[in-house]
Amino acid sequence: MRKTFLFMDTVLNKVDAKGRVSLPSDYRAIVKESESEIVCYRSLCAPCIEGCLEDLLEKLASEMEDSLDFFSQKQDDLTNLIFGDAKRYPFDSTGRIMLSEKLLKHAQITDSAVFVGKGRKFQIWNPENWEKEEQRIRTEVLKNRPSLKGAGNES
Amino acid sequence: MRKTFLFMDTVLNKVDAKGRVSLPSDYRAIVKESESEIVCYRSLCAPCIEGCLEDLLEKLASEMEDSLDFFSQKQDDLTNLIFGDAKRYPFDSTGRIMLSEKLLKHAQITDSAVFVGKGRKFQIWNPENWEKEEQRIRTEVLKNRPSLKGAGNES
DNA sequence: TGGTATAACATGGGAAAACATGGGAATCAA
DNA sequence: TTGATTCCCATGTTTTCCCATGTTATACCA
Repeated sequence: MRKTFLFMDTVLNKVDAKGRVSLPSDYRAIVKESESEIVCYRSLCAPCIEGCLEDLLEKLASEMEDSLDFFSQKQDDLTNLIFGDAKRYPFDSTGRIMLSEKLLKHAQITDSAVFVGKGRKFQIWNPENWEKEEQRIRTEVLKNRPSLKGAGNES
Repeated sequence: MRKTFLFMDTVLNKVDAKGRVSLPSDYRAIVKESESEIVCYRSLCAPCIEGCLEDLLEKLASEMEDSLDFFSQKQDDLTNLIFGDAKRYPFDSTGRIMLSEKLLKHAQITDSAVFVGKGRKFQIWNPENWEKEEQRIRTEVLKNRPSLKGAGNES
C-alpha cells in the first residue's frame, strides 16, 4: 500500500518583504515524497489561505472531465471558482514559497503567517486570526463532544 | 501515474493593436509538456472565449462515436457547434497567441483580457465582465455550499 | 550527563533568468 | 500594392535562483 501523507502541526513563520515564507520542513518532505506540488487558493469560507497537493485537484478535474458533464452550468461555475483561484506554489532551494498579493490580502497576512495542518490539506492564517479561530473551534467541539465517536474519546 | 495538466489561476494580460496576447507562462508549460496544442472557441453559455488542449476535444470526439446511445441529440448538437467553431491557436516564440476578430467580438475584448483556469479548460474574458461573473459565481456557490464535496470546503 | 560539534532550518539580500509587451522587418495573400 | 500575419529584436519589470548568516535542533563524545 502506498504511503499516506498528512499535513500536521502548527508552525509560525515570517513573511518577508517579497512575500516569501518558508514552507514547514515537514510539508516539504511530503511534497518531495509525493512528487506532486503545493497548490494554494483562498478559502471559500474563512479568511485564510488553503493549500493541498496538486493530486487532490487533479482528482477533482478528472471527475469533471467526463464528457457527460461537458456542458453542465453548475460544474462550470465550480471549476471557475476553484481552478480560477488556485495556483501552484513551488518552493525554492531554501524551501520558501512566494505568496501572491491576492492570497495575502484575503488572509490579512502581513509579516508573519501560521501554517495549520489539516490532513490532506493545510491552512495559512494571520496569527491573531488563527488564535481566535482556534478558540472558536475548541469551544464548538466541546459543546458537541457527546456526539463524537471513533476518535479516541471513549474513555 | 500521468503527469497532471491543470489550467489554473487568473491572469490579466494586455491585448495589443494586432490582437496579440501573451498566453500565461503556466499555460505554455502545459502545452509544451503535453505536446498538444491550444484550441479556442466561443463559449456556448457565456460571453467569453473558451480554450483547452486539442487532446480534450479529441477525447470528446472519441466518446461521441463510441457511445451512440449514450449521448442525447442535444449534446450532439452542442458538440457540433464547438467543433465548427474551434480552431488551433499556436503561440509564437515570445509566447503570444493571436485571437481572431470573431472571438474577440464574442467576448467583448478590446485592449486587455483575463485568463481564468478551469482545470482541463480555461476561459478568456473581458476584465469587467469577468469581475461581474466572479461575483455572481461566488454568490451562487456559497448559497449551495452544503452540497459541495471534495473541493476543499469541509471546514 | 553535560557540553560541544554538526547538521538542518529560517531568513535576508543581491544576481540572474524569465516574462510581458512594444515595435519593426520579412513574408504571404488578395 | 495593401493589408494582414509571422518572425525577430529591444526593453522594463517581475520572478526565480543563489549565496550568506544567524538560529535551532540533533548527534556525538568525554
